[in-house]
Amino acid sequence: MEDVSAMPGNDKRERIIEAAMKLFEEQGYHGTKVSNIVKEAGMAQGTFYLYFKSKEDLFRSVAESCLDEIAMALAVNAEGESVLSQENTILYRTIHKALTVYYHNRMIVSMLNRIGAASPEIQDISRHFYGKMAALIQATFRKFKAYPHYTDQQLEMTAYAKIGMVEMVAYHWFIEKGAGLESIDEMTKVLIGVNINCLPEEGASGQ
Amino acid sequence: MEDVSAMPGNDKRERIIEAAMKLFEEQGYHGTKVSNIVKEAGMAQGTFYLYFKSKEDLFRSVAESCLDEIAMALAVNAEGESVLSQENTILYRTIHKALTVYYHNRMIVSMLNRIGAASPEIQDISRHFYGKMAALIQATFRKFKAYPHYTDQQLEMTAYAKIGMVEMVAYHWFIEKGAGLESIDEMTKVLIGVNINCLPEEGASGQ
Amino acid sequence: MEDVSAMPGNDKRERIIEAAMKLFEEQGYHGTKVSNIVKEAGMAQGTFYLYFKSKEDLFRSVAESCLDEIAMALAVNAEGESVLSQENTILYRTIHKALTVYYHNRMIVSMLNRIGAASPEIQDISRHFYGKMAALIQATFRKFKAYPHYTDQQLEMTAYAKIGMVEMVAYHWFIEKGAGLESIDEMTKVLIGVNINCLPEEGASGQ
Amino acid sequence: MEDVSAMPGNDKRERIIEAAMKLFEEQGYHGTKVSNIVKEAGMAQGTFYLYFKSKEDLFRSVAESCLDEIAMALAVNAEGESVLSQENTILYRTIHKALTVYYHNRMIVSMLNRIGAASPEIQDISRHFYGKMAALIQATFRKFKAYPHYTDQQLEMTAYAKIGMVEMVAYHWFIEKGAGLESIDEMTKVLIGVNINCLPEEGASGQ
DNA sequence: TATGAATGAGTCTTCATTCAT
DNA sequence: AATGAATGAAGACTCATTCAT
Repeated sequence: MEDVSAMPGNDKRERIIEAAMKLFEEQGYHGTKVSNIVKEAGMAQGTFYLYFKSKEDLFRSVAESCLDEIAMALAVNAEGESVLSQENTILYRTIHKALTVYYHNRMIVSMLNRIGAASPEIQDISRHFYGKMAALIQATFRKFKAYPHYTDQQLEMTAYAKIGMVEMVAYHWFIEKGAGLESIDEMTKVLIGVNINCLPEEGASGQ
Repeated sequence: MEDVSAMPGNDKRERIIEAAMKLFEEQGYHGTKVSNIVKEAGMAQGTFYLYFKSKEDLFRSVAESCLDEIAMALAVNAEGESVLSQENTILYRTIHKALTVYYHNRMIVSMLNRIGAASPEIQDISRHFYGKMAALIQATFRKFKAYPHYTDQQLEMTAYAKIGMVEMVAYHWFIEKGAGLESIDEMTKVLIGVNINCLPEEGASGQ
Repeated sequence: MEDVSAMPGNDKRERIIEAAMKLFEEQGYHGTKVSNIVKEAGMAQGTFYLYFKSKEDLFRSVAESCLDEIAMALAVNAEGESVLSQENTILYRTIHKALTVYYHNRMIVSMLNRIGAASPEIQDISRHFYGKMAALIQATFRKFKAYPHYTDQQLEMTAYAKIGMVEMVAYHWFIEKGAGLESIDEMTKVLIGVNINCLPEEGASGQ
Repeated sequence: MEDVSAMPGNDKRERIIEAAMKLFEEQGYHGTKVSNIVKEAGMAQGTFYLYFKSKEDLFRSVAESCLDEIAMALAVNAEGESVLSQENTILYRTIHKALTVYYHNRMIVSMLNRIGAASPEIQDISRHFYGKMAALIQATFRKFKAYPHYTDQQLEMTAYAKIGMVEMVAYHWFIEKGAGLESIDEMTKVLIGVNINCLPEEGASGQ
């Protein structure tokens, strides 16, 4: 009878999600009341429960689908060409992609870190996400034979280190400073150079 | 500042803080009820409010003093000898120290990131802490002329990247895997090598 | 009063009643939600309100018609032949009939007692039903000159006692133990003998 | 410091129970809101939960203790002298005692029948109570060799019949008509005679 | 007539905080 | 200083009922 975008329900569901993401980000998981979400979304309290079983269900459903998207986006990237025309190419591409994805999903990722993880009810989402990401990164390392002499544990640590690095910078620039996509190139370069460019003048260049 | 041990009620104050740190870590900020804290501390509910204005006040006071300690510990380290007997020495020492401090304060740091930060009421503590840490790290960089050609912004990004790197690894090993101090050496080495050792076998120059 | 089967929507009305009786019995009045009733009946929520003003209206209408039927069934019995071919005949017949009717209406009677009566909104139905039944029984007593020297109040008490006796046994056997029609003969005999057969062996005169 | 009746807490607990019994009786279990109970008891909503885990907990605790008392009271009676100076003596005593107990506990028993049993959450209390009572009565029958030739099932039926008889009469006189203890003698006599005195004039006496 | 999405008043329960003792 | 009973505001969730289509 009508086009899809006007389908009853789907529209409301979207509006709830949008409102929730906004409020979760601003006020945290516990700070956001269902009553605020529905007010923001312009509907009655009861309507919320037509689309979500509970407040936690809303969070889980938003977070999970979003994080899956992120993991997929990065996974696709890892499939890219394997020839290293130049040292650091994979690293560059991966970090760049990660930052871009983070940017586009900055709300949920920030939420996950700062809000989701805070609530024991929801911790499993965070744990699962990081596990998946770390595994993905390790796989990429192995595929391209990066860190050739590392043990599994060292590789795992490295993976988590990368995630932490990217996430912290992304959070502070995208969320707290409100930077946009235009900063990504510079961020990527810096993140690649983090441990490389650290030597004082005289011993500079490539380490 | 005062003879703490002689103050009659300070014992209680300490007991509250201890109980709170234990419970905050286990159950999160919102999951921890004042009633649980006082039960754990072995005193009456009303007693809590003789020592703290509110639950938030307790958290702030615990977090702030704790984070100041951390910052101080790291600052002292940065003051250490300036001669680089070997490339990466400052980096090594700093990261090692940071991990040690993190380990000893893993409760509060973890809380701050994963619990505290989730609550807008408390976000300023987190923001302030990271700002302080980043500034400290940047100062160290400048002092030792690391990253010589970097702009201020690049230096700041690098500082945040280091924090994120260390924190993420520390969280996953100390908190989630329950690792102890014995892991710190290995963690430090890996964290230093994050961007350096990544090259595939044939081109492995920098290790 | 009307040609029910030809009324287009009456089918739906019947389906609602059937579904409601099933669910009321299983889950009680408050435990049964309108949403469950319509799901069970296979129609939309709104349809319910085309046939019944409210949930209470549904219950009243179901209960009243059902109880009237019961009262009528028993009344007809009371009109039966007046010759007592044998002592206890009327009593036997009445109780037997009552149990049979109870069995066929066990859902609604049980509901009325144990579910309906719990809700003040519905108490009047119960009160009215018991009043009617008691009056009927008293009339029968008088007709057959049973309890010849009793005052009106004693007769009334006796009537209620009979009702309670029959109902309690019927409830426990038909509803809780799931007994069927085959138990009715035995139940009737026992109910007749309740106060008669109680004497110990040696003094057993009246059996 | 003070006499028991003024002990903090116990007083409040009592007040809650009193208020609850009054309201449960008037408005049913579902009709009675916790907010009404505390208003009636003159305290804040939160106070309720210092004394009872939930509304259901309140009902269970009131009902269980009350029903235990009843069962005990009747059990004690069953222990009485075993010599039957006269036919029907035990029966008379038992019914008389049952009615007295019922009268003193008329609120809770009525509640159990009309309210408690209506809520599936609470049905087990009712079932357990009736089971206990029936067992008790059967034991008494056996002890005094009443109904000598009955099978177990017939004895069980008889027990339930007695309960139903007593309860129904008690409910209608004590609760609905507001009769008092003065009616108990008459009620007892009638209840004993229910199946005995039914014969028409000419074939009367004790059969 | 039929639908089922939408409503919103109403319920139980929690918990940080207060206060009389 | 210490207690712990009392408070009451606030929140998540339910469900009978309505109404636009």
